[in-house]
Amino acid sequence: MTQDRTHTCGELRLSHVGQKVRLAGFLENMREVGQNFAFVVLRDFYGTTQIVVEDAELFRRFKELNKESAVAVTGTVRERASKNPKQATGDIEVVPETLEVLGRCRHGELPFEINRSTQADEALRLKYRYLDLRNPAVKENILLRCRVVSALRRAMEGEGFVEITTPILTVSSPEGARDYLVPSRKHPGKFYALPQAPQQFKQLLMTAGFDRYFQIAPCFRDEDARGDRSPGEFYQLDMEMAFAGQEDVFAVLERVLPPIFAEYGAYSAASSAPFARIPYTEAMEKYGSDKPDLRIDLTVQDATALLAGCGFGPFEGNTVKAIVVTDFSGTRKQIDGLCAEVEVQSGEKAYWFRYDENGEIVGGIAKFVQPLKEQLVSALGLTKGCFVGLAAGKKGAAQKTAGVLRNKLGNFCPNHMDREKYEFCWIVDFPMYEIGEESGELEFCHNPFSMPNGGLEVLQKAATGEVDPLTITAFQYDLVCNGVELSSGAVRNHDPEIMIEAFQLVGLGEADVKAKFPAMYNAFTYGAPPHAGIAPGVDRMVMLLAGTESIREIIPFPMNKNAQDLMMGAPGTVEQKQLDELHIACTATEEE
RNA sequence: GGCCCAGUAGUUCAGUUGGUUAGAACGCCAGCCUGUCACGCUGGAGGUCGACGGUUCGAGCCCGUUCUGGGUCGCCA
Repeated sequence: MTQDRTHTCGELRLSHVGQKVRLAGFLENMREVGQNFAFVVLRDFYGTTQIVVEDAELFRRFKELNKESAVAVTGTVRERASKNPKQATGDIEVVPETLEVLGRCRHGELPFEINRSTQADEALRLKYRYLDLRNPAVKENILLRCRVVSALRRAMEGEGFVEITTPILTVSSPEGARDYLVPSRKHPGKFYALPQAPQQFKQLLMTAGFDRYFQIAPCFRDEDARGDRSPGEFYQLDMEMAFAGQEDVFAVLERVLPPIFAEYGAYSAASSAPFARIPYTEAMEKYGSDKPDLRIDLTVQDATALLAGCGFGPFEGNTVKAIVVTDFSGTRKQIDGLCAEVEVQSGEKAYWFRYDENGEIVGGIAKFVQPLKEQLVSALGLTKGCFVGLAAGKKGAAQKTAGVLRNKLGNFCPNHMDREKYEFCWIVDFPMYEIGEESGELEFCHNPFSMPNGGLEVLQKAATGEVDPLTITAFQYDLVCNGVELSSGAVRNHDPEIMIEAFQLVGLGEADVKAKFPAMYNAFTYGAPPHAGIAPGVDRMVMLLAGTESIREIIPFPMNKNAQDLMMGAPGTVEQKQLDELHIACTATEEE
């Protein structure tokens, strides 16, 4: 007995008629249409093939098998009497002579029906992911990921980048997200950490003279999940270039990404180079977000001065932002629904009124703003039949709420959003410093590795009070596509003196730099090349390409939102002996 | 950690104002059907209504607590 197949289940055509073949696959379905007569659907990775059972003994043996059993069938290819144009192999069928059961499915009832698994409860799908993945639609997302990763590798190598793997067991990093820690057996009380990103290693590679590095890099962060953020681990297309600046990095991704999005994306249109470059402050002002969805043609306007004295409580003493939506056709109920969603997502209320077909201000907070009709019409550019959404609060909160409202309105109004395309943009000129909400003191806004715009000089001026540190921007940039933050990157600060100066502004000094980033600091004292890089998230990219709402759809074995692998049972308990070897005294399994 | 939503048959869901024996579809089992392809037809089995407590003559439904899952804010250099 051999298990070799002669063909796959997606392969046979009319040209194979008459051939003796051997197929293997999973028993997808059996349609009995009479005494000792049935159609069996056999499915493998490549497709499905119909087996027509006419023999009484084979009929009995097929019938006693549960669905999804793995079987092999030898038989003869025959032209179908009634063909199925919807099936790739729909012109033929196989008349079996032998049936071998290779792996019997012991379960008459499955946790869910394979071809409808996407509708099943997600926890169940994750627990039985190996069954979920038998669904061709589910499998296809994973295959898309394979193709995209392969295309990214080819493109990056084509750009002259070399792929270098960096350590998985490394040292805890003092900045950023929570680390996953790994206790050391040989060094009691000491820990490795899984890398949050290969950030320091790739900068050290630049210092070592590797000119163009990339890696499909696993990254680990112990932070809570979101719809577009898988907990625990994720992959980045991590890259770094020596003797290069911001525009060099932009140029590489502007060459690499659009063809891949055009070829593999659910939408055929992708913006071409150069992508729009939007300064951070402009993005916040115009779109209420540092990850604007440019498929939406709505923009945020400032209405603070206009509505300051209108008498509506929430506007008093606050910044007010307005979004004008022309040709608006939503019902009162739909508007209330939108506002409720905005409040859930932003934590702030949204307000509205309409400038109706008759040129009257109606609905929502109309009675407060009615007296200002003339000013509103001219200042906001109102046209008859338009809707005005409003957000109020402290400047940042009002912007953010307006940004959420803008997304909701865009998604609600087909005439203001062309969904079927990929719109990229760069967000540039991020502030270097901010006032921390908790500390009330100056902190790094994003990360301390970025080169400040103005270099050592601007930092020194900030130190003497000549320049407001909050006005210093960094060569730090985000790549955004359709409202999804794909990536953060920066021109790195490769100069030890500038590093120290940058740290001194937040109350740290040379000792702190040396203590926190000893390898990088030391390395840079040996002559480091200027370098810049970026790390687009592979999972988010594939998610955009697949057009899925949940990041779990494009991960082969995802964890749930609570960072559990329901299939493997991770995280799990371990033997006391293991703990002893790792010098871990307390198991602390009980919740407090 | 906060807030919101959900939890009823193997699965997806319905279940009216608190009132008789908790329903449907798919799946499963049995029977019929020789060209089906989401096959069709007939019948059947299948329920700790997430758990615990409370209100009530009576709870799937109301109240409290809790567990589980999802979303969101915090968080994610």
